[in-house]
Amino acid sequence: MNYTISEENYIKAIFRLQRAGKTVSTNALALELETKPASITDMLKKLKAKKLVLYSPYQGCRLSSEGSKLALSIVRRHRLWEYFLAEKLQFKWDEVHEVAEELEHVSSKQLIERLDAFLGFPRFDPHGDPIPDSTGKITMPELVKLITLRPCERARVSGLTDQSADMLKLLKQRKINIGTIVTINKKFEFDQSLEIEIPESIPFIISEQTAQNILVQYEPES
Amino acid sequence: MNYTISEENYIKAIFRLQRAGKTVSTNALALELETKPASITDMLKKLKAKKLVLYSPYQGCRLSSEGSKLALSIVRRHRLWEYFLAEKLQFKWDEVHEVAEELEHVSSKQLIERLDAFLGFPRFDPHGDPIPDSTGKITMPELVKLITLRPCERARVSGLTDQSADMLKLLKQRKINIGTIVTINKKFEFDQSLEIEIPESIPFIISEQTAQNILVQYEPES
DNA sequence: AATAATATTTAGATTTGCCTAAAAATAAAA
DNA sequence: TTTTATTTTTAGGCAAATCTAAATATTATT
Repeated sequence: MNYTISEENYIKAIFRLQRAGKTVSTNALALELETKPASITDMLKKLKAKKLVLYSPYQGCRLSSEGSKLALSIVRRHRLWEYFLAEKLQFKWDEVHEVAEELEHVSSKQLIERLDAFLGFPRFDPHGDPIPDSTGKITMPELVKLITLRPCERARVSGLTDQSADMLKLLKQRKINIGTIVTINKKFEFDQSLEIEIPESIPFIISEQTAQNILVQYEPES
Repeated sequence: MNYTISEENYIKAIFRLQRAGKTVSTNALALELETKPASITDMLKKLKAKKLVLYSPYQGCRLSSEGSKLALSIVRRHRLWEYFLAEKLQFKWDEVHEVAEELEHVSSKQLIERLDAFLGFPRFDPHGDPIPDSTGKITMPELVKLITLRPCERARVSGLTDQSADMLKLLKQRKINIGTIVTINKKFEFDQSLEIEIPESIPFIISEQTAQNILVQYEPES
């Protein structure tokens, strides 16, 4: 029932990197945790033995349902502390993360439940990320149409209003997927088209109709 | 500048056991930290190398001035968190210690200074123990005459108003020293004499005059 | 499909903090 | 002041979490 700080950090990292269906690679984890792949392999074996992750050699890993539960409870602690630091101790939104990284490993359940109540059961942390409740449920952030964003804003693609084959084909060609982070470069008032940018490719234009169809959620600055 | 949780716990334990002039024995530390004497020896060598303690084999140890500074800052963190837990999160006074043991190792200076301000710079924790300020200074708890205590109360002997040879001889005979914990058993209204008790001896009576002369400070329940 | 490049795992060490068992020093008792 | 008892230290090991270097799988390229 009680895990080391290191174990918790691995679980958190896997949670962060894990995208629907896909497995998390050893290398990606090593990068995320600023450690060597060999160390990752060692720890994955241990976490597998503790039934927190699904893992088979060379196949990467995923959180088990128990692992996900743990991840959510760590995220909960982290974000509640971030909220506390920003709201009660006047920390700036970009100073809270580092301190919360330490506070999140204090494991008393009673502490977290009472802190939550003291803070008035907040649902989003200072970065706008949702805070899981005590059962692990999270309030999904509001989905908005991509067309409503303004230049310089960033958002994560989260859904589509029209899932026709033509639409999917278009998105596939542009390499836009669920989870892709999109940055708005310019908005052309003439036809409401947008110049957008996605990681590892050059900016391109999408039409108003397309931008009407893509649902996104705001992404905090990084 | 940054110490492990284990190192901090050793420093705290030495601080707790250290009495003026005297050295802290390896065995006493092993008992306090619920570990084996051999482990203590190992760690004392490391703490000596880091100049936190004065130590020579078979002679016990003491905190260096740097060690004392660290100890005070750990005590400060611990007591501020205890105050927070009791005052803001409605923890009972006897529930705060365990959680504070974990929180005290979160090392951000900024966190502690802001927490202190948020709490209104409290000077005593929920057990009545003084909270060192950011420079390590502590407000001494008020000294009161032993005669003012009531049955069942406990206090630590902290000073004398009259330091005549006769008085000192009397106290020596009764084995009452600075630091001795005294419990009041009964108060005889007739002559204001007190039946008191000190550790490892049977209860005895002291006169009103004597009790007028002994200065004590309240001791939190244990 | 064979080869080159990349990703992952194994093997063997290291550090931290702890342990047990035996040796050495100190303190207490005869 | 010997002898006995107690305290402390040394020596050698163990588990956790990490590392480097070498071996092995997998993936990509020709």
